[in-house]
Amino acid sequence: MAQNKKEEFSEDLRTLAEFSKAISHPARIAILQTISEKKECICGEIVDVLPLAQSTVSQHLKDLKEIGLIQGEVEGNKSCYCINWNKLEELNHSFNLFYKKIIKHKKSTKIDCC
Amino acid sequence: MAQNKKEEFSEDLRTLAEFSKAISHPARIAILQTISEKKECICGEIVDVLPLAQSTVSQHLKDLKEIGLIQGEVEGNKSCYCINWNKLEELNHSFNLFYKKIIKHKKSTKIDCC
DNA sequence: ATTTTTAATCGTATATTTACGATATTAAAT
DNA sequence: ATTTAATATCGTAAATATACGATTAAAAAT
Repeated sequence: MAQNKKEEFSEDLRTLAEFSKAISHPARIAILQTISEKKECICGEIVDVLPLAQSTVSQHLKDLKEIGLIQGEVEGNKSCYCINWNKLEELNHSFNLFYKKIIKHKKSTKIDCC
Repeated sequence: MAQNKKEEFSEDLRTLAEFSKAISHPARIAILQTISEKKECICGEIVDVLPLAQSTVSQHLKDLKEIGLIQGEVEGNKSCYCINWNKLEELNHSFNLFYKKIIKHKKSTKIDCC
């Protein structure tokens, strides 16, 4: 049991699902916002802002990096993270397609069965 | 370990995180789309469309109902589900606030450290 | 050269999610 | 009344996510 059936859905659905999972934890949303606010963003500053241990923050950063929403670069003994604006745009596009596709049925559903 | 630290984040962040989690599985996105396309939507039709067992679909429906994105009503031995348009609008609003808040920093970040 | 600082990674415990079969429930059909 | 059909719920197994401390690695500061 608990096999992964996600592969059996279309790519569109899987893409939005993966983006959504990336922002399905408040810490990761906070990280994205924090990084976006700074010109040069170092991991340590993020740790200071969040109520989480350094290793936990590092793991969330890894998740965001893996999905591509942030980019990282080692600078000496520090790490510099920034937003990948193209990916963020992809996320926005993916969400908007989903939203529009659903909302367009709103008017025709005047029956309102429940 | 693995205590839940989510409560320590602001309500805005938690709200978006919860909405995002609701659409972080392709099955739940597919369910939302399927329900939106029909005027009267019965659970069985959803099961037919998805590559999942009836009990699994029922669980996903429960999740969507709990977050409030769909509403359900028992009609005889069938169940009738429909989109909660207000909640969907809340989700859209929550996401758009997040997106705008981040994207507004794009131009000022011309340094592009990484 | 040694110590300190910064951040990633490893190991691990716990919690949550995903998935299904079996069962229960309730109405419809026979 | 009994059987069938539709769907929710229960129990449970497996996978994944969350969180932290300890350790590692590598540069910076002393």
